[in-house]
Amino acid sequence: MLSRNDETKTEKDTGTLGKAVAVLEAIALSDTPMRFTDLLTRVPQPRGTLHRQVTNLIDEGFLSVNRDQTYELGLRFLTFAAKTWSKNRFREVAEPLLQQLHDATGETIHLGVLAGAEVVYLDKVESRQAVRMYSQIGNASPTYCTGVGKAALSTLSEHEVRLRLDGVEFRQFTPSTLKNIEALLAELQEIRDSGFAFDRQEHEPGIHCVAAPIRSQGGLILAGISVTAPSFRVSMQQLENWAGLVCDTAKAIEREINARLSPRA
Amino acid sequence: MLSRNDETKTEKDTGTLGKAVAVLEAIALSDTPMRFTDLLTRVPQPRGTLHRQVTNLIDEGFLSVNRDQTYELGLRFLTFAAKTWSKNRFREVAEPLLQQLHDATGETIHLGVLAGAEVVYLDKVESRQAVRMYSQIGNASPTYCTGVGKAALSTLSEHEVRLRLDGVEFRQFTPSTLKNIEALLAELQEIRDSGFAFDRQEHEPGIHCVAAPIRSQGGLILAGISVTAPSFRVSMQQLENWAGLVCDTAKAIEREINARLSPRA
DNA sequence: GTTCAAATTCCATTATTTGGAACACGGTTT
DNA sequence: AAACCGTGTTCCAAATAATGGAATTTGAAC
Repeated sequence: MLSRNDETKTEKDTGTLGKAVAVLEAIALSDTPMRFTDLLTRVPQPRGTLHRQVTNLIDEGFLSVNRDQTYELGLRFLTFAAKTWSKNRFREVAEPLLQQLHDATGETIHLGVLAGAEVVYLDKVESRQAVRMYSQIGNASPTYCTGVGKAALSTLSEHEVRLRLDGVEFRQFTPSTLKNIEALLAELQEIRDSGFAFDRQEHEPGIHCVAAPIRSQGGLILAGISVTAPSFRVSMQQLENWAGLVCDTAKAIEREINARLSPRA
Repeated sequence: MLSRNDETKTEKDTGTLGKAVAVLEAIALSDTPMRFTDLLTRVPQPRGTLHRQVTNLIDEGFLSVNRDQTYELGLRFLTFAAKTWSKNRFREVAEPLLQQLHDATGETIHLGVLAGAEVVYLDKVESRQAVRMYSQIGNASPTYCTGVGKAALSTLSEHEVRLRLDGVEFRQFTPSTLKNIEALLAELQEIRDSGFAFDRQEHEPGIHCVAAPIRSQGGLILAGISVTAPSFRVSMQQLENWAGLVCDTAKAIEREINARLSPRA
C-alpha cells in the first residue's frame, strides 16, 4: 500500500498517539530520572501541551510520578505485557519445542522476533533462573550482532535488509562485532547457504550462540531461535554440532505455526 | 461532553488516548481472537474511526495483525514493560529485602502495589521457577481476596476504601472469599490492629499467605509484600510465626524507600 | 463469473488538541 | 518581610487532528 512517504521508513508522529509515545520513549530511554523540565528539553513541545499529555498518560497508568516529581513508566505496561505475553500465539506454539531443545542441549534457548531493525525476545528457557525475569524477555537488541537477529534477517533479500537497517549504527559491543552493513550482508549470504547463524561473541564477550531462522505467515513474522552458552563451557565445535538440531526445531515451529494459523481456526 | 458520573471518580475517556486504550483493553480482555468486526461490536465507535485507531496502534507496535486478520497485543508492550520493570525504583530498592525474606522462609515472596481497585504484582522471588515468567509479574488481581491487596488497603481509611472499591464486584473465587465490602472493612480493621494480613485460601484453593503493608512517599505508593505457600505444606500456624518477619521486612523496605526517595537525590 | 460480507479508504464536518501567556507555589536572596 | 526565580499548573481562542457516514475495494464462497 502506497502511504505518504514510502521510500524512507516508518514515519514519526501518528497524530496524537505518536506524540504520546514520543513522551513515553523519552522517559524510557533516559537513564536518569526525569523531571518535567528535563522532559521539556527532550520533547519538542510547549509546556502547556506537554503537561496535558503527561497528565493523560498518568491518568491511564502509563506513567507515574514520584514524590520528587520525577517520572517513571507506569504499571499499566506490566499489566498489558503480562497479557501480551500469555496470549501470544506464536510464543505459545513455540514453547514446547523450545523446551525440547533445552532438554536436548541443556543450555539457554531464546526465541526472538524481528521488529523493525531490532529483535525482541519473546521467550527464554533455562534451567536456573539466574538472571531476573524481565532481564531478557521484551528486550530489544540489535540484529547485526545477535544470532537470532542475523538468522531472521537471512530470510530477507539484500535489498530488504538494506531498507530495514537504513540508518542503523553498527555499535561495536565487542572486538568481533560486525563493522558495517557489507560485512553483515556477506555473513547473511553464508547463513542462507548453511541455514544457521552464529553469534561469535559479537554482542557480549564470552557468550556465543547458534541460531536458526523462522519465517511464518508468509513473511509477516520473521523470527529465530538460538542456543546460547558461555564460551568457556561450550566450544564453537559443540555449537556446530547443535546446528542441525536448532534448524530442525526452527522448521518444526514453522510447521506448527503455519498449521495452526493458516486456516481461520 | 456530559460524562455519566462526573463528581465521583476518574472519568473514562481521556480524549484520543483514552479511546485508543479502550481498543487495547477490548483486545486484552477477550479470550478469543478478535477480527475487525468483533472489535466493532465491543467498542462503540463507527467503522471508519475504529479502523484508523487500530491502524495507528499497529503502526506504533501496540497491536499486531495475524494473517487471518485477528488482532493481538503488540511486542511494544514487552519492550516497554522490560524498561518499566528494570527501572522501577521501588522494586529495585525492595529486591534485596525480598530476597532475604525468601532465604529466611524458603517460600515464594510477592511484592505488589495498589493500582486503583486492584493490586499489580511488581516482583516475585521463588526458588524453582516452576511457573512461567510473566505468570505473576504484571498480573492485576483483586484486592479483596489477596494478602497483599488487603494489607495495602489497610493503610487507608474506611472512606477511602469505599471510594476505591466502589462498583467492584466481590467475585467468589473460593468458599472463603470475602462476600462484600462490609466483611472486607471488618477484616481491614483487624489488619490495622495486628499489622499484618492473611489470605486464607480466598483467591485460590490450597494457597494461603501472610502479608504486610508498605506505605511510601506519603501515601503515593501503597503496596504490600507476602509470603505465599501451599496449605498442604505450610500451616496457618507457621504463617503466623512468619508474620513478625514479614512486618519487619515491610518496615525495612518502607525505610529504605523513604530514605532514597525523599530527598531529590 | 457473480454475490455478498468484510475490510479499507475518502473527505467535509466537528470536536479535540494546541500553545502562548497568565497564574500559583516553594524555596532563596536581598 | 518583600522581591525573586525556577518550578509546575491552569486557561482559552486558534489551529489542527479526529470523526463518521458513505463509497470503494478485497476476497472468499457459490
